Parts: sequence; structure tokens; C-alpha cells
Amino acid sequence: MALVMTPRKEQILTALIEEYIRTGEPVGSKWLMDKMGNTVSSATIRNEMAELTVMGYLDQPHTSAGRVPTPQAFRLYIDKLMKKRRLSEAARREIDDRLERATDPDMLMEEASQILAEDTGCAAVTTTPQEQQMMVRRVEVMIVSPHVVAMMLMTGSGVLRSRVCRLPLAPTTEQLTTAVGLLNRCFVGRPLQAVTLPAIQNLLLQLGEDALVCAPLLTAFHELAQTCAEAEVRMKGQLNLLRNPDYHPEIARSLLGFLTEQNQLVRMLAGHDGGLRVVLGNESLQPELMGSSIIVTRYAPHNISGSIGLIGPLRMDYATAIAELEYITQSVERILAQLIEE
Amino acid sequence: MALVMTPRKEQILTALIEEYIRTGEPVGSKWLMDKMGNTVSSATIRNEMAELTVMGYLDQPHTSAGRVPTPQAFRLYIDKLMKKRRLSEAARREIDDRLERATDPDMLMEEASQILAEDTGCAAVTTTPQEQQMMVRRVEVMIVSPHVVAMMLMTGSGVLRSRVCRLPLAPTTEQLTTAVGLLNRCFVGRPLQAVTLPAIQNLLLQLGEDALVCAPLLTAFHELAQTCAEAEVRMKGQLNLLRNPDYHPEIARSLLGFLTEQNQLVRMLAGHDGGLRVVLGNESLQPELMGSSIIVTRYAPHNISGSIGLIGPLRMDYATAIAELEYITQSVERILAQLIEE
DNA sequence: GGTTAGCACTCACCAAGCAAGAGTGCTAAA
DNA sequence: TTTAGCACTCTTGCTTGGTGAGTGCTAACC
Repeated sequence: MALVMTPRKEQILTALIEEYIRTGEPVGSKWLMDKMGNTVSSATIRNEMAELTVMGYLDQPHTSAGRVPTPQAFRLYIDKLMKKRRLSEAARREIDDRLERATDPDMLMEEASQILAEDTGCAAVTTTPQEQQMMVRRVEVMIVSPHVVAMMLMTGSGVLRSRVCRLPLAPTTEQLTTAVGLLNRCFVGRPLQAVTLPAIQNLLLQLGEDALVCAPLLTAFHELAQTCAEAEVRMKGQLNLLRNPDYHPEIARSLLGFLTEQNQLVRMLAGHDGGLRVVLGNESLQPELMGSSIIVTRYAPHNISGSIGLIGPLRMDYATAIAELEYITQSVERILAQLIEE
Repeated sequence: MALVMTPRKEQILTALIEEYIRTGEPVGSKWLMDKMGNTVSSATIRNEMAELTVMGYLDQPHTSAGRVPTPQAFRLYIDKLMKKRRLSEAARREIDDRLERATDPDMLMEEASQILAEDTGCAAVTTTPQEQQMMVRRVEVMIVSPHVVAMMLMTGSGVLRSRVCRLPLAPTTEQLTTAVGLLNRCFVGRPLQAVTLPAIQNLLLQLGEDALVCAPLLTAFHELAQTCAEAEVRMKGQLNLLRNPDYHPEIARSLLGFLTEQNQLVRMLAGHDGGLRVVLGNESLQPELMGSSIIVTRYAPHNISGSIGLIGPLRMDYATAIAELEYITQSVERILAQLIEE
């Protein structure tokens, strides 16, 4: 018995995996014989399947059931056997139309997650773009009433965040303008990490007698900068996972629980450099991800970057999902570059 | 056989419902006899239970199981039998501490949903405060680059929204200030519904030769006003529902599906005037809500208002949930009033 | 040596049958 | 009106036997 991969074994394995992806049921030798045009008998296929089983590519739930691909088989399928697919022209146009409506990165990523979840039937996650060094691009306030101002801050990556700030001591318009001017002068073009509490303290000293009145404003700025610094994670299509018959309800629950722990997820997504990567559940160390599969890409126009990911059952339609994800990533990258350059 | 409610029947019914809420299992006559201090025999209780069954308060899954309360029984329990509970001083303080950190209505409602979901084990929803007539309080822009400005808008209810706006024709600072001044002059103190496309058209005319350059700005303002006008719904603790053993996975799925349809939910929540209301699943017309129960309150300081709701299984711990919801509603109302007055 | 037909074998799946246990409804007496 | 006693019902869990899908193995064939 030669335990070596042959073209015919690959052909059998591919057919088996694709049928399994389609139905989720174990695949038998007779079905495979039909599928391959009756060029060989079911007995021959059984022999090959026996070898593939020893080689670790197939598994049988019990003696009298068909075979089921192992994670190792999916790995081979994804890396080598799978035929890449391209999205139809219509699908591409639709995606671009929807994405191009975005006026800022948050909207863009929101829409990207939504499209991915809708089209693939998986759960989709995205992170807002981060720079290696997130920069302060500009800060501005709006006077709402003597005691209330609203502040907004834009980063170098185009992310806009705003918040309300309450001022117990009712500063004058001049005092506010001075304070905001100072903030812009000190921090525009500098990294968000530079907005530290000591730096804010320092600024308060420079404000002299206005310090007391304007202190809440500077604190608000500090908090706003913190908010901008952390990547926002958007997830869509969690319900898709619940609907998926592959997931035992309890498994789905624990998976959703894991996905809600954002920090965990961010670490998963952020931990690689570029290109498309598929991580099968068993390859990660998370017990919650057993039986699942994650596809991650990174978009990175210029020096800013973020992640886009898909989470679905091990038995997902990789060809379609990957085509979809690759195209969306490419479009996001292009549109984001436009958004930032202008 | 006198089909009339007696104190003893109520006592039995209350004990039965509370035990059912605790365990979720049908309750038998022997257990109830123990619970009531063996003052009567199980046979007597069986007789009473038989009457309660005819009266529509109890149901038996099958002949040889104990009894289960019907929705009608829950209705009676909630309206009359249940002993109201008060939150502990510590719990109240904790809630207030967390809520008082909010600087604007969005933060406040976000936190309120979170606390409710954590403490009750149900799903919690809130809507951002709406005025009968949502007012424009102030609008401001921040110049980011020649072609990009960010705009923020605050409403009379204190809700702040911002968005990015792209200007292909690079207006001068003066042109922008004029346009924003015009927006403030025209719309501040007027309802959001007044920000219509014709009104925007009209403004463009007033801008004269600057109209072309500033048009995207006014369109952005229009869209921003639309965003402010629709109540934002926040839901937390969906996972709690999945974890709940009462829900058959498929039911949980369809319930979550229904809850994700925000507009449906908003209509449910908005459809009443004040006070606390409990809607049992069978009383609503939604098939997805069968087996569930919704508790809604309305907070309404001054002329603005919004809803807070809890969604859980029919067999939820009403006493605790209601105490929690009532206290949070009251706190939200108080804090919101402060936020707006200043 | 690789391929194939034939056949015994193994399990999951399903339905039927049976015993145990919980809780009830009914009756007759207190 | 309450209660003890008892027959009755119906779920639950377990076992049994039949069916079918799919396999592994062997012996013959190209």
C-alpha cells in the first residue's frame, strides 16, 4: 500500500469535499463513482478512500457511514485543490456601488461588514483603519450653551469621533477658542499616544488663569483621543451562524460568546501582516473555534490598515467566500485611499 | 364546584407560579402541600388545582405531570399576586454611579441597556430620547482639508451626531462660515422635519454664487438631520436569551431575528404612553414573541421621551426585573433632565 | 500490480414493547 | 369540606429486532 498522494486521490478528495460542503452528509463510495463518470468502480474508490483515511484526510463517523473530510483535508483543499472563483461583473458593480456611498471610514467598514454577511451567510467582522501612529488631524468644538460644548476629532486615518463636554464654569467664547487653538497647535500632526494626561496637565499650565474653566474641555479631548485610538470592531451576521444547521445550538452559543469578546477577536485579526489567510478551528488554540473557520485579510492603503474577516462553519463554501472577501478587501482599500487623500 | 377565586386558590397559584419561575418544571400537588406547611392535604390541593385548570390558570403538559401556569396566570400574578420588590441600596448606588458618568443621551442609554442586560439576564432595549418635535439646537463644521469638512449637529434632546462631508470644489473659509451661519440662522430652534429638500433648495438660492460650492454641505446637513430624526435602538444581552434553557434553539433564533428588525421593535416600544407595562407573548400579535414577555417603561423628562424595555422568557423573574427596570427608568429620567437643562 | 465483482459484516436508525415512576382523578368515608 | 386510598394515565428510559447504507476483504481478472 503506497501512502502517497496521486492525481486520482486528489480528484476523489476534491469531489468528496465539495459534496460534503454542499450537503454536510458523509459521502459514500458509490456516490463518488457516479460523480466521476463511472470510470472506476466503487471498490477502487473504496481502496483509495481507505488510504486517504490512513493518510489523515478522511474520517468516518462510524463503520457504515460514508467518509467525512478532516480539517487536514480542508487545509489541502484550500491551499491546493480548490478552484478559485471570480465574482460576476454584476456582483462586483453592486459591491462598489454600495461601498462608494461612504463618506468616512466608519461608514465604509459598516457597509463592508453588512455586504459580506449578506452575501456569504457567514458572520463578518471589520476593524476601523488604524495607523501605525494614529495622528491627530484636527479638533473643533461647537458651543451649544454656556455650559455645554460638543467636540469632534478627526484622525489621520479619517476616523471621526465626537462627544459632548460639560463645563460647570461657563467659559467665554474667547476662552474656548484659545483652548481649542492650543489643542490644535499642540497635537495636530502628532500621534494620539502623545495625548497623555501629563501632556494635558502641561497644556493647562499654559492656559494660565483660563485653566480652571477649560479643564473639562481638555479632559474630554483626552478621552476622545483614547476613543479614537482603539480600533472599533463591527460584526454583522451573527444570526447567520445560528441559522446554520452545522452548528449545534450549544456550540453556536459559545462561539457567539467568544465573538462578543471583542478584545479576543481583535488579537486574532490583527496578528498577521497581509494577504489572505484561512485559519481552521483546530489550528487556533481557542476551543470555541473548533468546528469553525476564519478567513482574514488586511487592507492597507498607505500606512494605515485594518482587518476584514469572515467566520463560518468548517464546512463553508470557501471558493465563494474567498472570492467575495478578496474583492471587498480590494475595493475597501481603493475607496479608503480616496477618502484619505482628498 | 364553585369556579370562583378564593384566597387559598390565590395562595396556591402564587406558590405554583413562583416555583415554576424558579425551576421551569411542572409543579405537583405534593410539592405544593409541603410548601404550604402541610396545612391541607395533597388531595385538597388537587381539587383546587382542578378548578384553577378549568378557570384557565393552569395547564398540564400531560395527564401524569404536574401543572404549569398559563399566560393568564402570569397576567394575574403580575397584576395582583406578585409581591413588589425594591432594589438594595447598594444596587441603586451602583446603577446611579454608572449612569452618572454619561455626558450625553447616547452614552446614557448605552449604559442603561448594558446594566439592565447584566442584572436581569434578559435582553434589554432602549431608544434614544425623541421630542414630539425634534429641534435643531446647533450645527457646526470643522475644516479638515480643502475638500473635506466634518459636520456635527445637536438636537434639542441633546443627541449629538456627526459626519464627514466631501466638497469637490474646495470652498473658501468664508464661504463655509457663511453657509454654516445660514444653516444655524434658518434651522436652529426649528423642528428637524423642517429640514426638507425643498428647504435646502431654498437655502441654496440664498447662497447665490456660493451655492454650487456649498451644495454638498447642505446635502450632508439634510442627511444628518434625517439621522437625528430616527430613534436609535440599542439592544444588549441577546446572548442571555440564547443561554436561557427555556428557549428551544429554533425559537430563540426566530426571536432574535425579530428583535433585529428594529422598526418592528420600535413600533412595539413606542406604542404606549407611560408607566410600566408588561406584554405577554400571547397578547401581542407577533408569533415570534410567543413564549416571551416584554416589560416596557417610558422615560419622559419635560417634552422629550423614549422607551426602555426588557425581553425575556414568559417564565422570568418578574419581581426582580420590574424593580430593576423601574429604578433605572427613574434614574435615566433624572439624569437626562440634568443633561438637557444645562 | 492495479482493478473489479461478490459477499459478509458493522453500525446507526427506527419502531415496538415493556417496566418504572410521577401525578392525577375519582370515590367513599370522616 | 376535607382526606385517604386506589386505579389510571402518560412520560421516560431501556431493550429488542429489523432494515439499509456503506464498508472491508477476498478471489478472480486484465
